[in-house]
Amino acid sequence: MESSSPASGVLQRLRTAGLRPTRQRMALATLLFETGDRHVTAEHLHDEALARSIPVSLATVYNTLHQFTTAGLLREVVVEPGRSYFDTNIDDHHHFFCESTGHLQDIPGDMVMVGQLPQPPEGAAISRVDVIIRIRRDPVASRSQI
Amino acid sequence: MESSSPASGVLQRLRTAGLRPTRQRMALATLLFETGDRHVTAEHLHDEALARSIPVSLATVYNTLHQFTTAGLLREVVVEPGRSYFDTNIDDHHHFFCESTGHLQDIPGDMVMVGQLPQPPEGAAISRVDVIIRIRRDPVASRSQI
DNA sequence: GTGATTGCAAATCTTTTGCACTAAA
DNA sequence: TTTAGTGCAAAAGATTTGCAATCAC
Repeated sequence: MESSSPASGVLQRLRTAGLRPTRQRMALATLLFETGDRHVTAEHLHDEALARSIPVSLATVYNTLHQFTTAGLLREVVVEPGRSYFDTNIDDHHHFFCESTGHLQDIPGDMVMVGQLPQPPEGAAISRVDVIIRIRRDPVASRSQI
Repeated sequence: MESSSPASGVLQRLRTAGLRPTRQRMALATLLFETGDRHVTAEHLHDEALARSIPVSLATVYNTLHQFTTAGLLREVVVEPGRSYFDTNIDDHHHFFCESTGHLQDIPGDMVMVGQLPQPPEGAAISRVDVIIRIRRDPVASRSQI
């Protein structure tokens, strides 16, 4: 999906989204999109930026994540009280959420069949259907990584 | 489902859950369970208690909601960052969540068919499947209440 | 009595905001 | 230039915690 140079892909992505490609946005977008699908919290992304010597404030990370979400580059996923995850996968899909580890994992949209959706209340339109399969480490069966 | 006297039903419920029936727990449980299914936030329940002249601190409301949840009397529903809802319906069911109004509405479990669940990752067991149908007021179709 | 529970206030944690400063176009 | 974007520090919420006072048993 990326064009030849990674940086140019990011630049393109921001331009297309109508976002001015500033240093911070370029750097954060590169972190977010250079690898495959990711689920990050604001704090996680901020730490990662600092670790790579990208000077950016936590406030800017929050602002940027929301701008990206509004622009359709990211999707916000709410599974735990008091913490938001941002998902770089914006395709139709669902999630495993491990309650033991806080880990989120994508489930391709076509792996979950939600049939027979009830009709939304009068005057409302469906904006999205989220399926969250909450899992936990089985203490008996295994102690493998999730 | 309640036995003859409302109060005795609540008392029974707390006893069965292994929770000492204190004034505050009895009062909150009565507010929660005397009517049909409810979705409350801690703050909402606190306000309601104060409005009925039930002296209870917000901290105790939080503690009590979590104790009830742990005891299986309530279910916590996370749909928005930064706010938890507690649902008095503990049966298998799902939710409509109106992004315009913040309103939550139950969907009976059998109204949503989730087929072909993907297998959870190695060493993990499914603890729950949440389906959240996010809706919003359709600005064109209607301006009726949801 | 004795241990569980409560209230209060302070602490914590995530997220947002105001505003002077800086950078992109 | 001109306007959008950024950093910082402070504010705002929601939730939690510590501890002395209180209540159920």
